[in-house]
Amino acid sequence: MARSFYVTTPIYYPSDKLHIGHALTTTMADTLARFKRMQGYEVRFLTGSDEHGQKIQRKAAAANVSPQEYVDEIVASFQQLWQRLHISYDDFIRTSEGRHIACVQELFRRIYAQGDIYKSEYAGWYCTPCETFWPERQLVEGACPDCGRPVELLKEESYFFRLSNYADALLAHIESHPDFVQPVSRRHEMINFIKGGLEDLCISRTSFDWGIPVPMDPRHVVYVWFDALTNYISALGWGSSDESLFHKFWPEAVHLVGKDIVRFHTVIWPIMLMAAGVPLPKKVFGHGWLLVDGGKMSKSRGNVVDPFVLIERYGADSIRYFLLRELPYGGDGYYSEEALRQRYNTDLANDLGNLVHRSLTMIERYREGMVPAATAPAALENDLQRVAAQAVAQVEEELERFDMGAALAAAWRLVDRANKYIEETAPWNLARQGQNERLDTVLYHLAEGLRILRVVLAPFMPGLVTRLGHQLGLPNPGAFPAWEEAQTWGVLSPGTHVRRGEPLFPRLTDEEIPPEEGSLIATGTRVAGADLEPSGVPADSTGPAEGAVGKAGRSQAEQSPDTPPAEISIDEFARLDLRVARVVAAERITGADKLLKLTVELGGQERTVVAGIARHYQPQELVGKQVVVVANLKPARLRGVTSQGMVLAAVVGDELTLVTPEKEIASGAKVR
RNA sequence: GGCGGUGUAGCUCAGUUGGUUAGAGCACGCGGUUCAUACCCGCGGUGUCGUAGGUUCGAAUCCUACCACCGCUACCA
Repeated sequence: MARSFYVTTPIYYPSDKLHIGHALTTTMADTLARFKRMQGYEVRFLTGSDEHGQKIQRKAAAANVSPQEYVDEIVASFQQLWQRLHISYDDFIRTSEGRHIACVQELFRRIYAQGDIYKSEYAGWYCTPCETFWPERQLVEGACPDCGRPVELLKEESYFFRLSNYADALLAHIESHPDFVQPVSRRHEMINFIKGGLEDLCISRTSFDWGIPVPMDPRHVVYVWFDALTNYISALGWGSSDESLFHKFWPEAVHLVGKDIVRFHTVIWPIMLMAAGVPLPKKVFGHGWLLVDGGKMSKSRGNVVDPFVLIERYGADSIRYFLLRELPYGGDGYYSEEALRQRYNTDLANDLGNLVHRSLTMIERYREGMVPAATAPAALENDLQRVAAQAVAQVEEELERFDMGAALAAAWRLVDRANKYIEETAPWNLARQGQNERLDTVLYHLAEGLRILRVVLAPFMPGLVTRLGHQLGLPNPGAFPAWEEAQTWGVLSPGTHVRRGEPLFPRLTDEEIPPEEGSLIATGTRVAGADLEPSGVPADSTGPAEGAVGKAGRSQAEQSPDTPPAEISIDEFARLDLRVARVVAAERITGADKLLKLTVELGGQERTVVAGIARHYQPQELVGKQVVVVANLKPARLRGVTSQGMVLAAVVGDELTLVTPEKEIASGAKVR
């Protein structure tokens, strides 16, 4: 009877593209899922999308499509990303699906029936023009964070969930189950939080309707977490006519989440389950973030890294390796393309790739590609076997505690040992001296070591399974191996015909370093399926100004301070149509904290230009100012607004100032 | 403010219940080797273990104070 294992990622919100931070959680989950499958577990791996909410409704309205159409398009891009990353999910739950809606309503009904949901009033700060409630801590100087206008304290009828009833039970559970919240630092925070007392949670809204109707009161839609968290059991058919998946996989569940949403998973979710009489999941694991430039990856910082570009550039296995290797257990990791390339070259190209290549080359050269039989194993061979067995055992151990980085480091001990083994045995000397038995033995041990590496690395880099399988001439190269195949030495049959092929990870040279901003997700572009907008985004400081100019300038300065950007000719410069324009109107753009929509007058005609300067200029102070715009820039949509050009600004770090003519001049004047 | 954490080689980090000359990887330097993707193997640190005190025969490891940085302190997914 196979043991079961259920692993989940958060369901992602389809209002924006995914970045590599999202890919991190999902890759971790995939690695665990594959590992458990290899061990013979019956595995269910769930990911999905959280599709409701006011934000989506707004964006859809701005794009003039229905919310469902809007999310369909973005969700398709999620799925495409997961496919490119070799994510082997068994199910993809969408909260707009009927099965989920029915489940949430059933759960709501049950908890309501037994008295833990009650109707009351939610008081919140409301921005009338934006039709949005804001939590107090999100207010910017007491005003709406979107539009800057004043907010008022309003009351709205809402359903509330009695978290307070379960605080003691939850605390007892967390304290008696040390594994429930991991790593321990998060566990302490949660214990502390609960001890501070729990307030009841507002779980419905009437101010928008893109959501799941409350069963007994359809004017309300179920709000946020109650809807989203339920995905973990709705996807198993809980409360439906077929609960077989639920019975098979629950509660052997592991929820992988980023550290920012640990609380929702360790407070709200368990209490929902308790209230419904459902057992709690085994574990919630909160991993750290992948930081960029020392800070969180975020759209407004303009440092969001696009996983599609990276996969295209380096391959899925390489990206997976980097993500899993770079994150310290429980802590944050640092992303930079330079770090990625470094990892790639040292670990993948030099150590692993080269090991494979040199080993197979020798088998081809000395034995016509046939793996010989090991007839004379000696001390060195025993040591290689011992290290292999140890590495396998340790990878397993680290994987069990979700330390992917340590697991990979353990696997690399075998890589290192094998490289050293070649040095120690010097097969080229054995060949020269005609020590054929010895040479046979060494070559067999090398091939066998590679065979084991293929198995051990399979959960992390699934693409390697087939590629290495081919090169090793395995009878069924694409078949995913069982974990136990790594635990036995001597499985590879002598006589197997290897095919050296191309290096698995070609070394990257410095000349090919791509511009870093090419991997950034263009900020402010409307998220539209998988087709990427060109990365240059007009008039958004987080795009060209901070993103391209600032970034490229900075990284070049670091590498070679004396190298300016490549020379251009006067003709190339002439392709820019730079003009003086006068700002005639300016307003904030709803839902964008850095963008202003400017109307400028340019030689008699008016245009709309979106500029990422809201942090630096108030709309009213811009009116009447003369600015310089790129007049022939291809239009782009930013937050639903079509921008016909971009405004030039000088940028250093967080400082920004508009470029403006030194004296008044007729608007439309050419800048050259 | 409250609670918790971190501060160890240029960089990223390990350092078990306090015990001889404080470690790994990367980067850097030298040597070796040639099967290999200018790769691999070996050798190389003078690190105030944040600062100042204290406990102890003995502390990076325990205690106190201070400094710096970080996390949590609820209804944005």
